[in-house]
Amino acid sequence: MALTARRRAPDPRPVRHKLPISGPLDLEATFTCGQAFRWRREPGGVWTGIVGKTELRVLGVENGILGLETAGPIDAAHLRHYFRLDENPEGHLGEARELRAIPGFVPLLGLRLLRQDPWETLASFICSAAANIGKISANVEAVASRHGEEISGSGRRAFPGPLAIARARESDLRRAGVGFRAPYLLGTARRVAEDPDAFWARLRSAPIDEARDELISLPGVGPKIADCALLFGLDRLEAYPVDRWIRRATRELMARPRARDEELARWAVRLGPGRGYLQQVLFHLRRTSGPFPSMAALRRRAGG
DNA sequence: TCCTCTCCTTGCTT
DNA sequence: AAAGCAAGGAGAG
Repeated sequence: MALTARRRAPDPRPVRHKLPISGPLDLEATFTCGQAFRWRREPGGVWTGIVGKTELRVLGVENGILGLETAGPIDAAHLRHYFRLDENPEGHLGEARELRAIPGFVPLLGLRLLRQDPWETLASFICSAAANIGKISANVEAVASRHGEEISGSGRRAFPGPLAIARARESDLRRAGVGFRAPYLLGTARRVAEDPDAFWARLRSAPIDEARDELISLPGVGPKIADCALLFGLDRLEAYPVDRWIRRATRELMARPRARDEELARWAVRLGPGRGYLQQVLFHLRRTSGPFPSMAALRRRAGG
């Protein structure tokens, strides 16, 4: 029994998917904007990523069809859900039509907010403190390669669950390059691992403020990382994470250079229930281009 | 209670 | 080559 169980099964044949997309899809922006940390571009232009216990290969977008292949246990419905293929991002613009007047904004509506695993999202963003996207990616990859499960047919590993990280030593995590965030990641893993299902179920059913407070009670999790977990991992598009870029961007839009974070969040409510989605577009745009005009100037520019 | 400041790893950039 | 910098948070004062 042990012998047959130990023998590795032959790699399943990859399954090709061709999935229709509602609205635009910009793979580059989606994978490099800093929401997810396990996507890589291969020399041929194919994007490879680890989602759950599977490796995905995204071949490209053609005539509104997303082409990808995977040998893992993931079906078309799951893929549509992950890439949010049935939602046109334009729908999240809501009342905030003025944003379209920001140079470069409209093309970035092809940025898809991915529906990611909440634990992987929380753990990844704990690693984001005083780091950059490249370093976060390296840390997440290293933690996975040390503590994650094998993926058949892939050289990479799945991101480890809270229990697997809870059983690690702080020194292991430090060796993965996590640095001073190691005790935070370990402490949060131990709290979540007590009863992960109940923990996430509680957060999903709670009002957003309560869910946010519970996340903030975890070590290494403050307002910003809590909002990232809510937005990227728990599908709460009202969460508006304020990091140093969004702080700048929102202050510029408000035309109030000294506004505090609490005021930014309150102001952002006017961007509508999809403001978290817009936050990601604004974040990416502000990072890759210059300062924003004020909202008042945008309104004039739009001819309103 | 609410600021403000410093420290915390690491590695790449200037 | 030393300093700056990067999707922050915790603790002190």
